[in-house]
Amino acid sequence: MSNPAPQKTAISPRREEDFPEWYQQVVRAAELAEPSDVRGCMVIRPWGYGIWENMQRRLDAMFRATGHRNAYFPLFIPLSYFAKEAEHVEGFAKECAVVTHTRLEVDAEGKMKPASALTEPLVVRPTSETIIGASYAKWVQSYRDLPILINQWANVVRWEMRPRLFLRTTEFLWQEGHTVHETEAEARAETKLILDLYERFVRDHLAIPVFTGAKSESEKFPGAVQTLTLEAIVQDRKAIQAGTSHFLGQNFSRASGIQFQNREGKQEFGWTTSWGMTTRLVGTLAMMHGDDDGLVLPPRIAPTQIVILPITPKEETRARVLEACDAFQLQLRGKQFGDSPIEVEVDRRDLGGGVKNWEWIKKGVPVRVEIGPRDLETDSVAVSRRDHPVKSKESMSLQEFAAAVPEMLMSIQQNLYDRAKKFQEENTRVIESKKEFYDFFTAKNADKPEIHGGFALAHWNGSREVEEQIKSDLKVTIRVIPFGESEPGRCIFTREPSARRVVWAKSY
RNA sequence: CGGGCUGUGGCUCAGCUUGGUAGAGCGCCUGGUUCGGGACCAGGAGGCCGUGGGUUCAAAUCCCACCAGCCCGACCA
Repeated sequence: MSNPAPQKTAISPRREEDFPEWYQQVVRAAELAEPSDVRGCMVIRPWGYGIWENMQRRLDAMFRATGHRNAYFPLFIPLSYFAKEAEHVEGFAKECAVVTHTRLEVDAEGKMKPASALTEPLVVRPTSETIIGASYAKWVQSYRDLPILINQWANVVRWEMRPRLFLRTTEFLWQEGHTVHETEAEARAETKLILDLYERFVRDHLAIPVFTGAKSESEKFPGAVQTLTLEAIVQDRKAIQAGTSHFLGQNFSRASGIQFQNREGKQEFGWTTSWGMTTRLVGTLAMMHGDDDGLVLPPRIAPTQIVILPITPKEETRARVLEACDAFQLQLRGKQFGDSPIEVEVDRRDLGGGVKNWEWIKKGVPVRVEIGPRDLETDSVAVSRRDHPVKSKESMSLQEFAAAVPEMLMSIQQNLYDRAKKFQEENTRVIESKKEFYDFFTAKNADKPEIHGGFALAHWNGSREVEEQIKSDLKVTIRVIPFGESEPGRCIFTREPSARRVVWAKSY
């Protein structure tokens, strides 16, 4: 961007040149977020937060529709609560932020110092199973109190070593659902219900196709019996987890004392689940649909679906053009896209040239509409779709466009999904031998690896040793063990029998 | 947390080897010319050179420590 020479694309480097750098540039250029002065933490800017708000709105409606209700639990978790579930603490110990003091006092050198140590340190929640479990233990007495179906929208802190905007930050936003059920079957059904809900959400709103299924033992959530996952493939052919849903068995209810008297009059531990989606999805969206000119947003999740750009070359026509833009905005606002009114914005900023146009391209707004003096005479507009080449625009009559808008947005939404689906299919390969597997995941240029690999469907003997070997050799892991039928075969690494193919990939 | 690289106006960076207290491009402000397009011309604002210490008559430049960022590794949503 500092390069004074003319550029073909709005973002440099281009994706194939340096994908991680491209991603960072897109996040900046689209004004999604920026690093803050606090290590590992980011400032989410209005455009990025608007996307998150839309995700929240959609998900929240889906949770409500399936009987879940929102609540809020404390940010701080007493260390002793947190330590109750052994596997759980172990899994999160290294990334916990811990509050040990209250009060600040000025010391001899004039510096502020924490003054009074807490009797019991407080863990800043990396997730809330234990603190919520403490409440559930009080609320649950009888099978008649079940199920408990609660969701919380919150921030969490995981002290990560290598932060990247949206993908991995020390603090992030998410929703975490926590439920308690009377039976194992019911809890397992809940876990699956949420997975399906998530899959619908990312498919219908984010235009993201995923593989769904279970995590292997070594990849599952600390403390869970089973973790279900949604795995998407982004444009550098790495996998990214779009959400998880955990069946926790009785592990956490045992740890927190969530007990109830069952229908036979016996004390029994509740069967719990937890599930979450995070602001990481905003980054996923960028890596999934973005191009070399910036972000490309699916209309259903874009904070603004249509931006009207007034073209005001001459002072004397300026007022009339702006007036026409406002009128058109009003007209479009009355229209529905799916179940919501269309969001339309007129960019009246007094900026010259095509600066405004490029800003909106980089932000990925689905449709740009230009209205200038010449259009006024013919009652027409010049329309550009973000899923089409940036230079292309189509002239159509005002009324024609107004009538076609919902369909056009739908078509963009569908186009983005189709593209992503095609990309997923093209980069998912059935692999039959160890050599083929290693070739698939080895870059030709070792010094500066080109984009390579993808999703590999291969047979596996089910052992952790094989997983570890592959991980240390290639940084490739089992992303998901898909549901459904799969023909049996032989593990491509050991030749031992294998019940099904699993999905392997490098991942975020 | 280990290894490597980097830290100079809002952004990208030059200057540092051979110490003498700052430059460019972009952005920003003003005026003008343009105008279906990230334009052009002229003028202007803006920097305790990451922080702290040291060496020196003198430090962006040399030395030490710390902090932060990026890339690679271990970990993770």
